[in-house]
Formats: sequence, C-alpha cells, structure tokens
Amino acid sequence: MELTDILKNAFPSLSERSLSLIAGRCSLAEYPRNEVLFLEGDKGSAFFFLIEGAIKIFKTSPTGQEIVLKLLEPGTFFGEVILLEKNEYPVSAVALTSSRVVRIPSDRFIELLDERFFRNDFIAVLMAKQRYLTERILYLTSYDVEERFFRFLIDRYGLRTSYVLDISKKDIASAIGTIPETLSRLIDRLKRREVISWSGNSLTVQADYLEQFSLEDAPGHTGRTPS
Amino acid sequence: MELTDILKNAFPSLSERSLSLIAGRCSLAEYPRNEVLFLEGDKGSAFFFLIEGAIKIFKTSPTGQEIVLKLLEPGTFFGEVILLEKNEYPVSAVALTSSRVVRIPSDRFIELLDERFFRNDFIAVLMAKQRYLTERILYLTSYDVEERFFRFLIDRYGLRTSYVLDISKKDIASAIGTIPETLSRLIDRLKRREVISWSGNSLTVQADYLEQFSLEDAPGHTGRTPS
DNA sequence: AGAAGAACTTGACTTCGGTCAAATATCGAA
DNA sequence: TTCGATATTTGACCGAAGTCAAGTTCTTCT
Repeated sequence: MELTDILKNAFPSLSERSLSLIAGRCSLAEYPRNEVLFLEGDKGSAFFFLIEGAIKIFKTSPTGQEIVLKLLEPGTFFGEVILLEKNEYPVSAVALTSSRVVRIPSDRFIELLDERFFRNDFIAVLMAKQRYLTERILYLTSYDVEERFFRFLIDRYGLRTSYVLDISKKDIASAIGTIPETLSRLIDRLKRREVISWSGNSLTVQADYLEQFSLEDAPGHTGRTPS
Repeated sequence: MELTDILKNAFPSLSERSLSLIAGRCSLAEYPRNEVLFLEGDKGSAFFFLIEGAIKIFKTSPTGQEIVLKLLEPGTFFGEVILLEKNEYPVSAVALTSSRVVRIPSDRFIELLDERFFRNDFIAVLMAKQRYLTERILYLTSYDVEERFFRFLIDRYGLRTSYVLDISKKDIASAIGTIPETLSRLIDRLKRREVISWSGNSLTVQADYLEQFSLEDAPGHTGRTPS
C-alpha cells in the first residue's frame, strides 16, 4: 500500500490538501522484534502510526522493572504527546514483533489542527487515551493475576474459545503486570483445573469460564484503540 | 472575584471575544465536603474548573473499592473528557473539602478550539494529563506505601519540613492507594523511628529523610535494549 | 452536655505474588 | 547440527500489605 493511502487511513478526516502536505514529510519504517523506537526521556520530533505488528509502551521503574502501559495494535498512533507542552517522550516504545510504522515529523503537524474535523478526531483520540489509562489503573490495582490474564486475552484477541498467541509468555507476563514465574504457575494451575489447555502457541479456554471476565469492559476496547 | 476574571485566569490564551462568549454560559458553584460533582458513568454536558478547595477524582472497582486517580488542586479543569468522543464521565469526582468551581457547559465550547493559541494550550493540558496518568501507574505499581506517602506529601504540599494537612488520614490513605489501617501502622513506625512527628493536623518530617524521595524520577536508563 | 457515628488505632492472622536459585526447553545463528 | 542465549518451569521461601474484629478517640448534631 502507498504511503498516502496509509495516511489517509490513519487520518480519515484530514483533507486531501493537508494529506499531501504532510505525506512528503512522513516516512515508512520497519522495526524488527525488540528494536527500540524511543526511550523514556528521549527528545522527540516525530510521532508514529502503527501499520502492522505490535509495539509495547512502557515505563521503567527506578529498580529497572518494566511497567507496561499498553500493547499497541495496528491502526493506532502513539508518541504524539511530544507535539505540545514538552518534546520528551514520557514512555518507551519497543517492537514486540516485527513492525511497520509511519514516522510523522512533528513540525508543521500542529498546523493541521486548523481543520476542525481533523482536530476533533485527534482530540477525541487523546481523550480515549485518557480513558484508557484510567481503566488501566483500575485493571492493575483491582484485579488479581488470573483476572488480568483473561481480560488481557479478551482485550487483545476478543472473546474466543481458542487463541493463537503472537507474543511470548514473558511478554504476556509483563503486559499483565506480573513476572514469568507467576504466569507460569497460573497457567499450570489453570491447566490442572482443566480451564485451559496450552500447547505451543495455541491456547484453548473453556468459553463459559472466560465469560465471567467479559461482562464489564476490559481496558481499551472502545472501538478505536487508544495507546 | 468576578466570573469573567476567573475564566480569564483559567484560560489565559482565550481571546476577549470568546471569553465573553462563554462567560454568559458558565456558572459558579459551591460543593461542601463529600458532595458529588459527578459519578463514573454519568452523562455529562459540562466540565469544571476548580477555583478553591480539593476534588478527588477516582474510579470504583467492582468490589466497591475507590481507586483514587488524582487529588485536584485549584487552577485545574477536569471532566473535559466528555467534550468529544463520548459524553460519559469515566471517573467520579467528589469534593474532599468545601470547594468552589466554575461549571462550563460543553455545547459551543468546542468552537473555541478554532483559536489556535487557546487550542494549543488546551491540547497541551490533555497531554500533561496523559503524562500524569502514566506517572500515576508507575507510582502505584512500583513504590511501596512509605514511598508513596512521602511522594504524596511532596507532590501536594511541596518539599517542606513541616506540613499542615487539610485532608483526613482516611483520604490520604486512599490517595496513596492504601487503606487507613496500613497508613496508621506506617505512621506509627515512622514516629517510633523519629522520622516524623504528627499531632493534630501538623506533621513534621526530617528534611534529609524526605529528600530521598524528592529527586525527580530517575528511571535506570542504561540505554540497553529491553527484551 | 450527651449520644450517634465517624475517624483512627491496634492486634491477630492470612495471602498473593514476588525473590532467588536451579533446572529444562527452545530457538536462532554459524 | 551444534552451541549459546533466551525463554520457561519448578521449588523453597518470604514479606508487604490486606482482612477481620475490637477497641478508642474525635466530631457533630440536637
């Protein structure tokens, strides 16, 4: 797909004129697994739109622990927080799987907000992100590891009965705010109870068991996926 | 102070014309301690600017526990997330102390974003909130109760050697993400160690002890590739 | 003032989930 | 295919902070 088409997709409400204005400034980039897009504290003059792959957004605690804020799915932009107020990224971004992104330089971008429709969509995304982060706080502080695990599945892959995991258990562990040992033990327990079965990267879950977690909305599935 | 002056203060970059446009629509309101401004899930058609007092912003967990996201200080607006995308408040707001606010109806407000300077300031605030929430996640998940307590003091009252608390211990406990029993025990321990002394609502802290928490967050960024 | 009810404290107890350490297992590059 | 690096599992252990329950202050309202 052409860069212009991708951008049109990313910003559907942006006028053709503005689209062509920034298209020339944007560039496609590929990041292999584990590649850093930016680190917390980095000065940035661009933000990103994820086309394909998975990006982990996280902060690093003083002790070096990674606190995952969000695993991004294709179709979302991120890092836009450098546009105003401060040009330092407050979080780090790393590719969890090989990923394709558009890099959007920040200079001139702010002008595009003169367009009312585009601006409203843009601000709406910022607000969706704010909602997401408040949900995330609830998620991390109020649910135990088991509930976080199942909510993660539903949030990321939907309510299904079998899943094909595209990320490692280690990454799942950190996405749900725990460590590999704890996840490993949880899985073991769930297998024993015959709630799930797991082989390779294929996971099967008892549908009726999973449903108990799907009632209240899990973080992040409000149509448009915030980061 | 006159409502118009207050608004001018709240939105310094807004033109006189726009200011007078919304001034007529806004209203002053007073909320006594424990009064609810809005609850999570409420439909809203207005947001607020805090002039005086203290507002607690929180979510409620499925088990009824309150998860405090932020204690607001005068000079900030809140609830603006109903402006676009969704008109439901994602959080609840309650006055912790008697508070004066301006109520700003959402209709017509969005038009004000046509003004570039004002719009940029407004978006900058949204981004600051996003930064704050990511910090809050780090705060709640990576620090123990003692560290959260001292960081709370510094964050809310500044780095001082004596404090006059304007909110109850119960509220402090929930602001730092714990329960009264735990805070009570922490205080007892700190008193014993002669790190603090506390009588009535006056708190004194050993300055040198407090300083260890005042260093701006310095995540151990070694530059290495996170895995 | 006195009573009802908050707020706060204290004690005994529990537990989830983390740490540390030591196997296995698995995967990717040469 | 083999080697070394990651990823994953397993066991033993621990500890911060929560729960439950029972006092003990404070506040506040009549």
